[in-house]
Amino acid sequence: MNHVEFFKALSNKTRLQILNLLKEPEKHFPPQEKGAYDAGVCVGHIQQKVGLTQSTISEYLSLLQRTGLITATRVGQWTYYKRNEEAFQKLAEIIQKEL
Amino acid sequence: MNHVEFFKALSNKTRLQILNLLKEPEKHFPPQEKGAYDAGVCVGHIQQKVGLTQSTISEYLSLLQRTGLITATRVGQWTYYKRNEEAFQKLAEIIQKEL
DNA sequence: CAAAGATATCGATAATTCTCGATATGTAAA
DNA sequence: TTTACATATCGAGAATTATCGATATCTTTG
Repeated sequence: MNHVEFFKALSNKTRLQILNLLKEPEKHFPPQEKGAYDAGVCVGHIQQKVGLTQSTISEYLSLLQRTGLITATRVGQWTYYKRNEEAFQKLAEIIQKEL
Repeated sequence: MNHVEFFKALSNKTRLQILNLLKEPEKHFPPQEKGAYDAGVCVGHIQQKVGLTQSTISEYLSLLQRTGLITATRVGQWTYYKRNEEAFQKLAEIIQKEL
């Protein structure tokens, strides 16, 4: 992927907020069954927290996923999203070495 | 500064190209007097290399400077721009720790 | 299979960004 | 101080992005 796409994905207040919320799910979202956020957080919970429309949040999550910054796991009718820390690490390296 | 501004600055192919060109000035620009690029590269040389309008390049350089990613030094009628490596380092850290 | 809930996609409008040409400003040399 | 060059700023149109409401799709349950 072209680097520009990474930065475009990060060029939005709301998307940065989402990434930040996903950093510590226990801290920001209602508890899951079995208390584990292994698969991530579902769209609805993120939407409630952020406050924008469901469609906007869904699009943003999808965009972030396309860049690889988060991953999606469909479980039943829910899609759980969580951060892909490796991608952040890689991005930090890009900035240090390639930019 | 808000992190979004960093990423906005980097969300453009041309601006990334400029930053990249400034990484190794000797490699991309005509030699300076005394062969040193200490102060950076002047707007005109960058403009010729990139190919967009003078006004566009000037604006982009000014924008990048506002974010702190490059610095400007006026010498006579020339403004020399060069990378601020510290800012890139800091940005890499932001991605690792704060994002 | 019909209904309900969760998410995804579509179409539209407003806001922002990209890029340009024209012009203004700043600086050095004649 | 006039001229010429280098850079900066302004105003505008085209392209892209942000965000919404409406609707479509997918999944579970009755």
